[in-house]
Amino acid sequence: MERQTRQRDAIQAVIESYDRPLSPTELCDAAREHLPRLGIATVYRAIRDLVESGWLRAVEIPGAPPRYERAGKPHHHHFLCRGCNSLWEVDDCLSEVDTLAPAGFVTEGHDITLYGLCDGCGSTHAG
Amino acid sequence: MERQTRQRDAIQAVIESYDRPLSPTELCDAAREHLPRLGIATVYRAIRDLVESGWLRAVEIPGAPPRYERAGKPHHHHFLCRGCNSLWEVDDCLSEVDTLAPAGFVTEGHDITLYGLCDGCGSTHAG
DNA sequence: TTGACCATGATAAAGAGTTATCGTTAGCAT
DNA sequence: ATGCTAACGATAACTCTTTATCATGGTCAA
Repeated sequence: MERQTRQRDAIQAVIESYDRPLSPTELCDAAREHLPRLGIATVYRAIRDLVESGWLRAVEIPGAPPRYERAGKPHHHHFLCRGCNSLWEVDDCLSEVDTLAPAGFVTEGHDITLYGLCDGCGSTHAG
Repeated sequence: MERQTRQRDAIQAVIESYDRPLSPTELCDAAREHLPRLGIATVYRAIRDLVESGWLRAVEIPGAPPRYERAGKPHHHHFLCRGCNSLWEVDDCLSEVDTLAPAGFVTEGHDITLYGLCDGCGSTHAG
C-alpha cells in the first residue's frame, strides 16, 4: 500500500461510512456502487494491507466468515441477525465475563455474540 | 444410523469421555487409538447422524472450525486456548448479556467465548 | 450359519473463502 | 508530460473442510 488509489479510497470510505463490520463481499459490493469494475482480489489486498497497518480490524463470528471494521473503536461486541445475516455493533459489555474461566486459566480477552433479529427483520417478519 | 457398529461405539465413547468439545479431526484421532483404520468420512457421517438424532451438538467458535459436544448439557460457554488450540467448557454464564442488544432488536440467544491460556499452557509457557 | 444390505474406508470431488498469476492500468516523482 | 513500477482486474489455483462415490466388509434378522 504505497500508492493511494481510487480503489483504496473507495474501500476505506465504505468502511468509514458503515456503522457495522462488513464481509469482503459486502465491502466489494458497496464499493462497486462508485467503482463498478472493482475486483474482489483488490478488496482482499486492501483488507490485508489495512489490517497489517492497523487501520482495519477483523471480527470473527461463530459459524460465519470474518467481517472487518475500523480499528481503534472502544471495546464492544456484535449482534448477528438471522434474518438478513448482517452484523451489528453492541456498545455495552459485561466486564465480569473475564472472571468466568476455571481456576488456573489465564483469560486474555473475550467475544460476545448475540443472535436474533435486527430492528428491520424483527418488525418485518414479526417472528 | 440403523446399525450400531464398533465405529459408532468408539466415536460416542470418545465424546462421552472428553469434558470438552472436539473437532472432527480431534474426534477421529482419539477414536483411532482404538480403531486405527477409522476413516474421517465415517466420523463425519456419525457426526451428521448424531447431531440429527439430537445426541450431539455443534459448537461454533469464532475463527475456528466447529467442535462437537454431548447434547443436553446445561447452558454454558467456552474457553479457547491459544496455546494448544483446545476448547474448554465454562459452566457459568451472565444472563444479563441478553439485554445488551439495541432497542428494537430481538435477542434469541448468545455465545460467549473466552480466549487465553488453559491451565496447562499457562503454567508451561509462563505467558 | 447365511445372506441381504447398511456402514465402512480410501479417495475423488465439491464448496467456500482466499491468494497467486499476469497482462494492463494508472499513481506519483521527476 | 514521461516513465517507472505499484496496483488493478479477471480468473486460475490453492487451502481447508465437508460430502459423494463405490467396492468391500460387518451387522443383524431369520
